Amino acid sequence: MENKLQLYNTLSGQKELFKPIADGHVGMYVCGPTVYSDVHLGNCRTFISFDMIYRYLLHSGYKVRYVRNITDAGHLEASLAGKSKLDQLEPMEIVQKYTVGFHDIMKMFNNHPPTIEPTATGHIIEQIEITKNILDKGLAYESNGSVYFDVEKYNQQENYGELSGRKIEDLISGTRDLDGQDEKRSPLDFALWKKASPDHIMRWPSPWSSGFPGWHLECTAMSTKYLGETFDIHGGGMDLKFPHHECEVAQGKANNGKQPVNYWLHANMLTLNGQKMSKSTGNTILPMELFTGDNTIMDKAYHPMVVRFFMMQAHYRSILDFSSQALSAAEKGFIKLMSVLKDLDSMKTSSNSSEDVQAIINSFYTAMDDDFNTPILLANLFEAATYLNKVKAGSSTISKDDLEKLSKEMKAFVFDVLGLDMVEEAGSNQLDAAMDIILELRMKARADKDWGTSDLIRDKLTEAGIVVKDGAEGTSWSAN
RNA sequence: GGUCGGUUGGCCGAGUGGCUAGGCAGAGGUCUGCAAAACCUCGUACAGCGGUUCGAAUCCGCUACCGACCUCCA
Repeated sequence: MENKLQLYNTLSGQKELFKPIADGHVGMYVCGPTVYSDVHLGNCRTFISFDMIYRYLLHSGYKVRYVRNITDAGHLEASLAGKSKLDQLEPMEIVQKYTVGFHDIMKMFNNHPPTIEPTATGHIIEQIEITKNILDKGLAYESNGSVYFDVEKYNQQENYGELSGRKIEDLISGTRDLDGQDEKRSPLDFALWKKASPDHIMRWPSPWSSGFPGWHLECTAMSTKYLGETFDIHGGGMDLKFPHHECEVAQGKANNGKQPVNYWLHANMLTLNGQKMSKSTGNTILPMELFTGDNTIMDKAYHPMVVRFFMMQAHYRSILDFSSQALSAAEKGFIKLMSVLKDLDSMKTSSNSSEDVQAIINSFYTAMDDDFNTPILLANLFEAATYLNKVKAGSSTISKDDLEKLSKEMKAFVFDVLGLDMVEEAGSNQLDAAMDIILELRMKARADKDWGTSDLIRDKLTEAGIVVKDGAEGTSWSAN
């Protein structure tokens, strides 16, 4: 397999050539959502980014095991307890509700499901086993029924902070006073197992107490179980880099003495009004609010595919700001690209091509091999689109072979890699038939130079959301 | 306060030590009965101040502003 893919590894702070552990196979773990409330659009960006990455790995010929967890009630006892009393719901009912909702949204965004989607609550035993093992290694200690990871002791033999670039001295000096610190030897220590207070609904028996696993342990347990002690790619949102992923590195090394992940990838934040989208601050918009237009931020409703296209126009490691203006610009670009793709099958061919088609195709791969540079890919796709429009207009030519090649690659990159899809209008056979009749009548009127009738038909259709275009090969129409 | 990142033309958003990003919007033109679409042409953008260099928006330093993380968070 050709190996040209460069990706930016947070661990090294630079782009590296991607070399999987097992030739032709990739193990990838992505931190999934917490399912105690609706996923907001910012969460979705991360999952869409890694869906694109997953898709390009597949397109590159890799066999990928893609694990993305569901963080269910395991870590959320306290908040779930309060909320479930309020809603009169069982914790697992809340989890179920939001898991289903999450899947629905992911499907609308045309995300592939991961190949394994494990839940934290389904891996309590594995988490207890890792906790035991880290205790045995002397890198954790029990305190009042809870077990904490001993960061300072770990740091004597390893480097706590290697992923996020933090120094343990800075972390200690910058620590704030928080509740419940008295059980810990150091404020940096984090829980592997937490003793449940009496009002916690969900709890599991363990050698130390009736309680629940610590905040960072589930990902270590599930990634190790399904991908091995060291695996290729770990992804997640930038905000998880510290402390969550740092703790995963520490836990993994403490547990089996190996660097758990070769390539750490971090997707950047989606902002709204220049601030990070966040549940706690209320600076969010829900996907459904965006799709239906039922919100105060956007001027109209936007299709999930337009939103996805908008996100693909920015690099996954860049902060992207969400606004009505930016989105409506993206919508027009999306429609333009899609209309060229629709024309591909009816393109006129010549004996030779006026452009170097292979070079155009190569540019798609070069863009994506450079740390999944989707904005460059899209720029190159638009260059291809302009070329094809020239062919359509008769000012450029393309050979039959080249058209087949280009068509195949453009469709592959737009549909398979970027994960975009044609927005199918709610058209029906009846509508098609009716439009055929209407356009035939209009054609007669135009033949008779009865412009009044012809324009009346077109204007009324435009009002009804159907755009009529008179081209060289006849009249076409499209509905919004 | 500590650590890290950003500041690109009207808007969004890539990239690079010297050579067109791309999309949207705008101006003019071609085509068209008109329109739409498409095509052609048009903007001399890179926060500010210094420095390195034959040459910097791209490298270095300082300043200003913005953001992320440091606490659950994609």
